[in-house]
Amino acid sequence: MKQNKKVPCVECNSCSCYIKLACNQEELNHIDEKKISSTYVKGQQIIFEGEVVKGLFFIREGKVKVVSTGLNNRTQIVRLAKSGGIIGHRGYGSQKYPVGAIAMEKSEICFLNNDELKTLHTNNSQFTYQLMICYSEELRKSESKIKYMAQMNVTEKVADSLLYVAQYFGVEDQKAVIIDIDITRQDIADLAGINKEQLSRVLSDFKKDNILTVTENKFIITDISYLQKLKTPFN
Amino acid sequence: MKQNKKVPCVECNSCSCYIKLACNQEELNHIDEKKISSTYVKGQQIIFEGEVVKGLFFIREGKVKVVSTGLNNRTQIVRLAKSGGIIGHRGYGSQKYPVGAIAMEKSEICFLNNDELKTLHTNNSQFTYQLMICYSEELRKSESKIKYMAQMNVTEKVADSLLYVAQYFGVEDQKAVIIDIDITRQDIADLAGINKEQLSRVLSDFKKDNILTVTENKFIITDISYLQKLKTPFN
DNA sequence: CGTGCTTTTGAATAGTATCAAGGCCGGTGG
DNA sequence: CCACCGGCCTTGATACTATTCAAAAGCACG
Repeated sequence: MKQNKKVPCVECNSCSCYIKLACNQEELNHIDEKKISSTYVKGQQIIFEGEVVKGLFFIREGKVKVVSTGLNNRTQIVRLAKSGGIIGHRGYGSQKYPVGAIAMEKSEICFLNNDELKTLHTNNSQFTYQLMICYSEELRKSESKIKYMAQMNVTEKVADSLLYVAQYFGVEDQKAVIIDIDITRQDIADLAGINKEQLSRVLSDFKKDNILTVTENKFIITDISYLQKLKTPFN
Repeated sequence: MKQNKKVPCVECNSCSCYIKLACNQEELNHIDEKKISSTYVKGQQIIFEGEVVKGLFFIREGKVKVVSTGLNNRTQIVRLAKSGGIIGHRGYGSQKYPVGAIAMEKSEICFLNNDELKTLHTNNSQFTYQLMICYSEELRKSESKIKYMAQMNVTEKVADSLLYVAQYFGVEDQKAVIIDIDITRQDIADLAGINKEQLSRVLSDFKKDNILTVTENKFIITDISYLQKLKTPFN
């Protein structure tokens, strides 16, 4: 991790940052003094699973995967995050971070320590409220995923995961969606909760049926509606 | 739902209620005026999936299952809750309740509407903070479950689910744990994310191995440590 | 003592994971 | 420049696990 020159919050172009949304000028100035900004390279660990909770990380720019190690040291990708997102908030009310976070490409991350956050929570109810709503949304997504994990077959899981990745890192290009990140099959498999061989088989099927193409190791989804239908066959 | 005589918050013996933990006397008095208390019988629906979010439910006394309907109308039990717990908070920041809630036995539930909650959130940062921490914990549990759902086999899922039920509704009796609720096999299967036949098979195995006994339709876990080992074979 | 319910068990089938081999591709060094 | 190496990806065969369907057993209730 390389500590770099801070970008003041006002100049930061992340419009979905909870700090920027909830804080006034005075608070922002104070945060600018206290925050630590760092640059992480691709593949670098931002948070280590089991590490002591020291504060909250804000993604100013970049792409991050949140991972969790399970049985037989199998990795599960819990979620993805990008600019404007926060990581490390799962640690709230706990001593240790339950999940790790890894940069998927060069990322700039701002950090606020527990004391600063506590001050914010006491003085700025809007900030806490925003964060709470954020949790609520993540909880909904997470529980929805539990349900689908238990009920979907492998093909549906892959469809779901591709759509998920597209939602975070996808760029629309006419009717297609280009997944704008260097992601391995293992990553997608870890997100879907299946193994890489199965993933490969399903991807081959999708390629055969012209649902997606892979050029220069970038996925391009050409038939989104097909995947969406797979995901929710009964709604 | 039968609206019944209100128990004032001060007289309520739920010591883990977020309202009681965060509010002062004046606020409690106000809440006593505004809250609606109702009694639900066993099997009665407290929240309907997809219903418009009107507020938050506090379990004063009772046992509740939170359910979600998925593919092929299969039911997934998202979590269990008991006295002191809250339900309906998944609706925060959303128009409709993403999950339903059903009383598993006679339950007394207090309800606060959105307007009252909003007032609390603005005036009482402690309340919002407590609620946020609650979300954080649920999110951790939820994500942990995603991981295990993807990685555990049927036997491990059953062990995990039995332990989960025991954690909420279990009463220790010497070395054994009695699961103090009338719960169907289908419910446990829906919690584990498997089908009832599989559950039955695993339960038979457990009975054979003296891990648990069933008397008068009540489960008694006689060898907790065995289930715990199954759940986390590598820690 | 049926009747309708849940639970249990069995057998056939479908689905998934694992193991193994080979292909593809970029990087390295002769 | 090209052969070789190691990484990731793909594919096939096989073993294993889970689901489904069907039937019988157990149980509460009138």
